Amino acid sequence: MFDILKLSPLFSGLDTLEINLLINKVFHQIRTFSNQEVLAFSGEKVERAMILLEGKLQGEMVDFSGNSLKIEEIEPPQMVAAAFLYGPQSFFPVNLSALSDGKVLIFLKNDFTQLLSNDLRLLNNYLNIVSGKAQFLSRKITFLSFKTIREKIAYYLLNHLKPGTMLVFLNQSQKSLAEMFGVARPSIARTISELEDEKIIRWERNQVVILDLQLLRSILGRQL
Amino acid sequence: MFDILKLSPLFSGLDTLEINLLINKVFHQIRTFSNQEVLAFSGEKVERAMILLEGKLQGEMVDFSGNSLKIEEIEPPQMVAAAFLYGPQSFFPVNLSALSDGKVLIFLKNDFTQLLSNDLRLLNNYLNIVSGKAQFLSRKITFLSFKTIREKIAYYLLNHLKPGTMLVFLNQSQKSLAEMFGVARPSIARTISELEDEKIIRWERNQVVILDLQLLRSILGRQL
DNA sequence: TCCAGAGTGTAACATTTGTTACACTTCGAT
DNA sequence: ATCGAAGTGTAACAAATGTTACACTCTGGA
Repeated sequence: MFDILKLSPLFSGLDTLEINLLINKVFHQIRTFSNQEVLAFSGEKVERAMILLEGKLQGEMVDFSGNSLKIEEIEPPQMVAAAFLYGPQSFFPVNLSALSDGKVLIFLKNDFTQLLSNDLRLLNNYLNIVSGKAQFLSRKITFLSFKTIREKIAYYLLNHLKPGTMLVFLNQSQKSLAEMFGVARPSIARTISELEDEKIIRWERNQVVILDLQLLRSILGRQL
Repeated sequence: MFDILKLSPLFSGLDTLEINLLINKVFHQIRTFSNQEVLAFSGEKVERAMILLEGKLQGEMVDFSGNSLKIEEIEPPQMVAAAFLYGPQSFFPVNLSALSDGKVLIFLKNDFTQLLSNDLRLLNNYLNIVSGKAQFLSRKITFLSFKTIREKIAYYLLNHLKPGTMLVFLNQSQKSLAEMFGVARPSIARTISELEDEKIIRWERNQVVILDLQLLRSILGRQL
């Protein structure tokens, strides 16, 4: 476990022994979860710090019509809901559900606070995590503020372009993309068709080939 | 100045004398700005910590088509771009522009870091500010994820309902609302008309009267 | 008082997206 | 190898929103 934690942003810069010592100073537990399980509901109070050790989680907003907007996927050894543990409104902003079986390391809030105050490096790491989280959310807003599906796809592709190539690898289905974009799945497929007709991209199963980078960029108004 | 700072979230819990001592340990400066001035452009590196002392600022995203989405208005004595000073991507996510004349207190990043490490209370306050910021952004995403203008208006009104009354005071124009909602102004006006036709609200110049709270809530699917 | 500018109501029309339905493909498990 | 589930392409139609234009109202200052 400590080897995994060593790789986590929170314990970055500490060695296995130090991590071991720090963690054993406070109460902690390990909880397993299974695929599809909901670990927390939107609106629930955040009372525990959780670090994902194994498996995959996702945070998704479920609006009132039952539609969902996937905010992020969480993989080990990331913290869960880091930015919602402190601050004026410490409630889960999303439903937290499991995309596979897995394990999380859990601290109660008070124990976690003590952990942070025991080591300035941890505190500093945590500050960076929370800042990074805010920055992630900010980029999410940038993304959501694109009006058309065309723009969203262009932005997504340009941001995932494998450097030095004209390829974007897809590790999620169109359905999953549609959830992230907050749009209907056939609408994405239609826009992809249009982009293919215009010879701007070629969309294959697991990757996208950019045929005309200039045109793709021009969708976003010649920036980026 | 120290009296204003004492009220700020960052210096919360410290008295004027302590604030004075702390601040004078590090280099700092005061900068004035005038109405309409742009203090920082989106994408610019955040190298200074700024605390607004006087006046009003706004952060707005300008997308490539020239449309804008107003993210927030900042009033004294709040920090500016608090969540973007640290973390992996310390760039302004918005254009920062002045809505009036005013003054900001400025620290260089290194000096500010030193300030934080000199006093655990400051560090703790800062952590809360950044968390709060992430929470604010998260709520913004909730808002943007409403699909229809109807839902956005309903959500806005229910959140601004003056407690104990059926009134919502409007301190911004429909145009300004449209910018916040990220939609076209006539589209908002149309939806307002529809809600009035259905006797759900009465939209006057400076306030909105809720005529049927049940129906308004039902727009969001009987929650909230 | 009157005027200019900002804000508002509204209409016709264009564009984009959602909805639903169905056929086809891919891929893994049995 | 076959079956079935999940993913994909596509079409017709409905619904929501954007665009543009214009008339009207309010408000503050000359």
